Amino acid sequence: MSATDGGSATEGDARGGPGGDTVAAVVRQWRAVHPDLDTGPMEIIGRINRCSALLQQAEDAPLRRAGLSRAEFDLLGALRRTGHELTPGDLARETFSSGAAVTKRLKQLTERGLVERRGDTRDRRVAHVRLTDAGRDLVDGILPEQLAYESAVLSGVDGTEQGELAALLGALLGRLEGRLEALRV
Amino acid sequence: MSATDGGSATEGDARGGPGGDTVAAVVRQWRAVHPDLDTGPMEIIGRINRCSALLQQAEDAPLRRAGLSRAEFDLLGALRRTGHELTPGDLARETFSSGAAVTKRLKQLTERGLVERRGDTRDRRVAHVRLTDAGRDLVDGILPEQLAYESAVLSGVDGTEQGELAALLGALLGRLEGRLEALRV
DNA sequence: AAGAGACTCTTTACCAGTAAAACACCTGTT
DNA sequence: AACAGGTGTTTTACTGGTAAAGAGTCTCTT
Repeated sequence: MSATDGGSATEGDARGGPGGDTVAAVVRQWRAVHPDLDTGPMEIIGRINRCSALLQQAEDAPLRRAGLSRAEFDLLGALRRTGHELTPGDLARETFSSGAAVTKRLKQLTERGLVERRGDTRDRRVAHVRLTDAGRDLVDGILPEQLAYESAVLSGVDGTEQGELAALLGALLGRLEGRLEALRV
Repeated sequence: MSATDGGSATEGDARGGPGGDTVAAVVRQWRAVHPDLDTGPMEIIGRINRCSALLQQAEDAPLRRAGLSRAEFDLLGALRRTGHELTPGDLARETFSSGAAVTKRLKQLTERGLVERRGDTRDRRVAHVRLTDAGRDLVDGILPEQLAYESAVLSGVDGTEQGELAALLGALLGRLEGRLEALRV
């Protein structure tokens, strides 16, 4: 839910007592008003959106401590995990954001000495961006902390269920990514 | 994600060939760079965030056709599904957004004749907001369309799996909501 | 070799959101 | 009755995002 957005997608009133999350409460409300509608999709999509909002909010805490926004960390992370230089265009694709946003972030991260850029020798339109040592150290320092935090957040769900959840989400995501590439409205 | 938002949370490079989504590809990259880290949480959290971004983008299409943003629809929806007047503060809680954002949206929606406000007779600080007939008709017109669209988006996943997914997400969400209320960092 | 069109990146103008301050009002205490 | 402190809402100042236009460069065709 633009994240930063905000949560969203039809949320909760009834504080969803024990054994019910807020989405369940919202769905109940809708069904009371429109008993004829199939509210099935809400139970999945509403929950995904709400989980995403809460998880992002939780995840941002350790990042802020390091003075980074999530968007900045995503950009640095893309450079770190690919292991080689990327152009601004590559970074836009990797981080699913607009080119203009990448331009802005690069400016700030360059000023902070976390990334460096050099021009392409052949094609003077393109730039190549890479992590500085400080940038790499920062990412490597944050990542374990971040993963530990994520682990803690998920600790309420047992291991087997985590596996099932990852698998089901993977299947859904595969479909969604295929579909959107196909239907490209 | 914002997400809005923007998608986010460590996304994909390798175009995740057949049988792998982009998150799987990203996780593979991280493991190659940091073989020692437990990347398990990424496979859930990364997928939830990415699914959420894609779903929200998809869901916004039918809304835009009706001239509404998701945030505006959420606000109208909260009024519709509760069935009674709400104060701006209530609306902020229902839609998980700040009071200031609600103030702005209400201004626009009032100008468009979709909601009305009246002052409380006892406590002159508070306002009561309700849908106009036009507002109610708009929501009721959009909702079935929206649900049908969501249904179509999920159609790639079979019914049994949808049930499992909803249940697992419900469990996770319940935990997250409980936890955040408890840990309130 | 020259121009049309495509491509990469940046700039501009704008918009929606937030946090914090401001405002208006209520309530309990003295 | 008056004030201190709390609550509900709005205003202000700012941030970070996008879309669209702009600037610079390449490539293909003739």
